Amino acid sequence: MNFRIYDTATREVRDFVPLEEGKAGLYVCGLTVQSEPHVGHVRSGVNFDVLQRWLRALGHEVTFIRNTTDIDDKILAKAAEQGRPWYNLAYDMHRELDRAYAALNVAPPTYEPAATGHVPEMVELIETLISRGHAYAAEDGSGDVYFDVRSFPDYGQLTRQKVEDMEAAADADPRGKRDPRDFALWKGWKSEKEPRTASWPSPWGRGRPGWHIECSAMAGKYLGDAFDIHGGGMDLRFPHHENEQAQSRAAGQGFASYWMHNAWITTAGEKMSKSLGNSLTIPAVLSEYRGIELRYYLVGAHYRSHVEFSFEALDEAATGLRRVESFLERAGVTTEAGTAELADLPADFVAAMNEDLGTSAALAVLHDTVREGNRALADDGTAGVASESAQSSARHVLAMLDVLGLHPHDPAWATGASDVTGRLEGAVDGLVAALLEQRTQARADKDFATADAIRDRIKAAGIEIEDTPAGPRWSLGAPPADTRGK
RNA sequence: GGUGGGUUGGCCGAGAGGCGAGGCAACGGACUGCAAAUCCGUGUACACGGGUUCAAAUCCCGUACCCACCUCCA
Repeated sequence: MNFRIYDTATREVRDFVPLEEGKAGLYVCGLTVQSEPHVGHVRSGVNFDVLQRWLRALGHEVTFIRNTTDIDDKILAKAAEQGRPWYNLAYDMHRELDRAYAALNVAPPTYEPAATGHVPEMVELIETLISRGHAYAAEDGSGDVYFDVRSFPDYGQLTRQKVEDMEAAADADPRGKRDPRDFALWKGWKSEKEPRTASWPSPWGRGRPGWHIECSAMAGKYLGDAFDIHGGGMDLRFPHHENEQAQSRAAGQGFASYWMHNAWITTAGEKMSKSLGNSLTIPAVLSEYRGIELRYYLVGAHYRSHVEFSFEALDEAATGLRRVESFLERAGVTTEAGTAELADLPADFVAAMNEDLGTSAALAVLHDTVREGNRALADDGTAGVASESAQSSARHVLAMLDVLGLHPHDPAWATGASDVTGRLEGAVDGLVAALLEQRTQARADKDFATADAIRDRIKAAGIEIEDTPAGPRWSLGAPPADTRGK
């Protein structure tokens, strides 16, 4: 069975056929680094990370390019507001984003080009567009260069819109434009309003690139004239992706074969916006939840479905994940992250993933396998040793988790955890062990009042106790509900 | 005005003509000193009104409500 993906351009699920057998070229629009990343931003990162991992699992050699936009109007405006250099803000937020990705086990791409590092490539592309009659320098002396929408008959093809129905682009003073829908490829430097550091030399004078041209230039540079998949968030379809495609194709390139767009995370029914409250920034959420829990929550919904974010739902997801983790612990099996192979995965799981990354259905297979394993474990009696059947289930579970970037022993989850965390765990383990010894003695003496009092005290400290055939086990309980997300 | 998406059980969340995805919660049973964990069992959900069909959550027509994009956006 083939891997099939929903292509936004054709609005249908199609077999994935790479341009070159065994290879996959993937370009994803990353973020404009202008503020702390929130849950919505990171959803895109996680979704395309799953895509990338799945392509690899299927045996493709993946070249994954994800850009960052480190110069634009908002960055300049925010930096000015905060009284610091724009490049400092961008760099700072970029590091914040890297931390967020790392905390969610989003693997780094093959390369992460930044717009400011590719100005010559953009200038080259703009020159090509001008020479082919698809772009022109504004005649008002502003130093702007525009893409000539009317010169490219396919404009609007990606989002099925007619040029006549579109509203005018507001990205520059319309006086220099031939058509109000023309969009900026290059923005002349406004010396009185913008810092000189935010301008680069060009044949049209100092200036900076328009928003869309960077992706055309960088995708072309790193993936070639034609490549397989282009991804990004739903809101980028228009104008960003429409314009990218227009630029690249007008320049004679084939560009992307497939377009994939991830849906939104909303809060209180509204799109999460950078201007909204910041309780949902990644650092804030990770102060209450483990990265693996947030990732599991995000993977649980199909990438094209809207998700209404709530801490209640995140709690549920965390509980569900703990069920899986608890099974693995009791089965006593572990594997190394990143070693899963297609052969280790249940056929139903593979089928689910092959159908446009059906992660929800894939998790259903995961849970079915966990139940099988638990059943085997329950049948294993009191010997305390997991049977071959239970171990086999555990290996399947680990392989599935691995492919989804949810392997519990992936060193990535240790990101941010210092040595102190490990030492603290050891210390807690020692203290709890001492208390548990007392409790075990009390139980042996049939002094259940004392035994239960000890258990209650441990529980009050946020630690759950389970009695197993092999003796008591402790684990950290869920965070108290009344403190979350504040 | 143009383009696209959505409404599924107490909750989250898949599915897209025919055996009730899965999770969380709840209830009953097993296990346990009691719990916890685990296992077994318990649900006749698909916004509304029509229609097509042997069969509709799924297709068609209509209605209501919600959301996104239309040049800042993951």
